[in-house]
Amino acid sequence: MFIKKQLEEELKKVFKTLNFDEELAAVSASSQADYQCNAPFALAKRIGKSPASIAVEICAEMNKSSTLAKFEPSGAGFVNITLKNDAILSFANEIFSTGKLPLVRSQLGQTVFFDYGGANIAKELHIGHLRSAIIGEAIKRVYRELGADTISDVYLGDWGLQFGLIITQAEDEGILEILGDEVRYYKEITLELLNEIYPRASKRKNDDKEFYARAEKATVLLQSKTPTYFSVWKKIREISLVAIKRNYENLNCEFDIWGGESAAQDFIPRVLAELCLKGLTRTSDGAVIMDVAGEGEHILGEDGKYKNPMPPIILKKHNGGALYATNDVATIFARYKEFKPDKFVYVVDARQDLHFNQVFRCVKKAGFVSAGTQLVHIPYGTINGKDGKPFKTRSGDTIKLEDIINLVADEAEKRLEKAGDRETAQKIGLSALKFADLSNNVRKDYIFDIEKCISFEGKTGPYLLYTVARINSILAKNAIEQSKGFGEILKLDDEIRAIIVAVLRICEAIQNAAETLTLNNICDAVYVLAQNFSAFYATHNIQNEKDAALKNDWLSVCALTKTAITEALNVLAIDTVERM
RNA sequence: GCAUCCGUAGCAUAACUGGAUAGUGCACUUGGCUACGAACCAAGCGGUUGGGGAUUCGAAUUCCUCCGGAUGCACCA
Repeated sequence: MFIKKQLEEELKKVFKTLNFDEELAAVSASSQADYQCNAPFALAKRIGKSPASIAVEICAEMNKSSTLAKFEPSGAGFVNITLKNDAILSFANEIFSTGKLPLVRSQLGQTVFFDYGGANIAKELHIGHLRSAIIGEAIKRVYRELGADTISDVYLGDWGLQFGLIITQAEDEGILEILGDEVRYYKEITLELLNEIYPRASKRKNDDKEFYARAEKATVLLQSKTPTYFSVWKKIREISLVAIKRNYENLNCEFDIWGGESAAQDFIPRVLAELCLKGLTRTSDGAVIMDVAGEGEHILGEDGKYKNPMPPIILKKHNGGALYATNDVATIFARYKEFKPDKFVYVVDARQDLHFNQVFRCVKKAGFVSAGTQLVHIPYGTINGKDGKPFKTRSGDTIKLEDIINLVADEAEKRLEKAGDRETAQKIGLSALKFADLSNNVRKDYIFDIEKCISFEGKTGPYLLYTVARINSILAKNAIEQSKGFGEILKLDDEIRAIIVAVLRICEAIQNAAETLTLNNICDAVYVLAQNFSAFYATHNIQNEKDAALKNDWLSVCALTKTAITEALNVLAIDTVERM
């Protein structure tokens, strides 16, 4: 990234002397060279010369002054930019001196709040929770690497009707009883028990109206914090949280806040009062709503249909209950009060795009966040099965996250050098799972193919871990002579050059990820590096090299590759392993 | 019905946000372990980027229009 910036600075100076528009002094990665500049095409019209002749002019001028690269005109008006060996070597050696990827801390001073995870209390984590966790954690780490202060909140689904359902169902099944201001337990509440009760209750509410009504009533009692109901809720929450924390730990997800919908409750009355006071709300069919449509939106046509619909946000049910949207508005209110973030990032699936659009408009309009606060929703696509529908097991159930992790870990364990190392096996399995997920464009739905996930060949997480494990093995078998300048590369050949450029691309991909909020480019870049290393490995017999200086160079290439892959995977929250 | 997202080789996907010959993996075909780890490497096969039109030096990418898919549209979260 430094290099790209520096190139642009150099170009800018030359553009100034040539009297070209300085904004056009931009370079991008190229398949034909290291970088390219396409400014000649844009300049051609204004100047009245052919793009090709402008390219020639730029190159001639750049080659006089540039210390970084060689410039060559190409094609109809492209400028190909090839980095000089010195520039490449000094980039590589910077990594040796710091042991880290040289990233520009572009997010320094920014506070960014991340909301991802979204596990539901009393419900096992399942495949639907996978993407939010994987993507959210990775995006957060990108920002952290780039210098931002990050705050992450798992935002549990821990409030609302589901608890009314569970409590009512538990009462009906003789598990507990709420009598006046006393709760009697007849059975110990365990995770297993909750896992059984909830699906039953959830199914029952659809065709048992009487049950649904009682559950709703219980929910209202909980929401008004009736001590008995509140104490049952607390117990359920505590028990569930143990399993949820274990799951997220497995996924390398680190949350600063284990909050949830329940945490917003105390703010709801105040938020509603403020919105009402500001004259932003109105009543409709007994519900309290707020219009969030802008100019030209939500216009009622003659046919009774809305054009460019942006329906009002519903903040209060006819019976006075709060809703999903109310929670999110109040949560943002509370978070802003406490942390004053410059940016909120929500990693929630694409189906909730409209919901977040409404919520964000509401808090902006109400002034609950400052005008400059960015509110971003990353709407990721759903994980589908081969039939293109949300992934289910053969029996039609959603598959548990734990089961998936065990499945891939089992598969990895089979191939291990040393059998029985479960920890390593799980890391390998998870690398497959995560890398496959992150390699896809965040917003698209993608097909989850279990066969593909356990194949571990080609462009996969395990291939990357394998590359690192191999390097570990080489470095262990070959004594490194620090005195001969380990931690420096002196001579570049084509393979080594390709490796260092690949590392450069990784840095650029990470840098870019904060802006585009996509991660597949990082995956691609790491994979290219591993591929380039494998090619290097196949053509360089490191162990038997007689020239000590050359051998040391090559070992340095190994060390460099290891650092880059490990660091990049760390950003993606993927662990590497010592051996496999 | 309206709105949002999407359609790239047999399958799964990428393209740095409008750049050059559309990359990559799986599968398939060939070659490479008595050489530092073959979860690997080298090479090959496979494409009218859903159809049509427009914009310009240049389109998978922008716009329009069909076709096909997913999702969302008032008191569930």
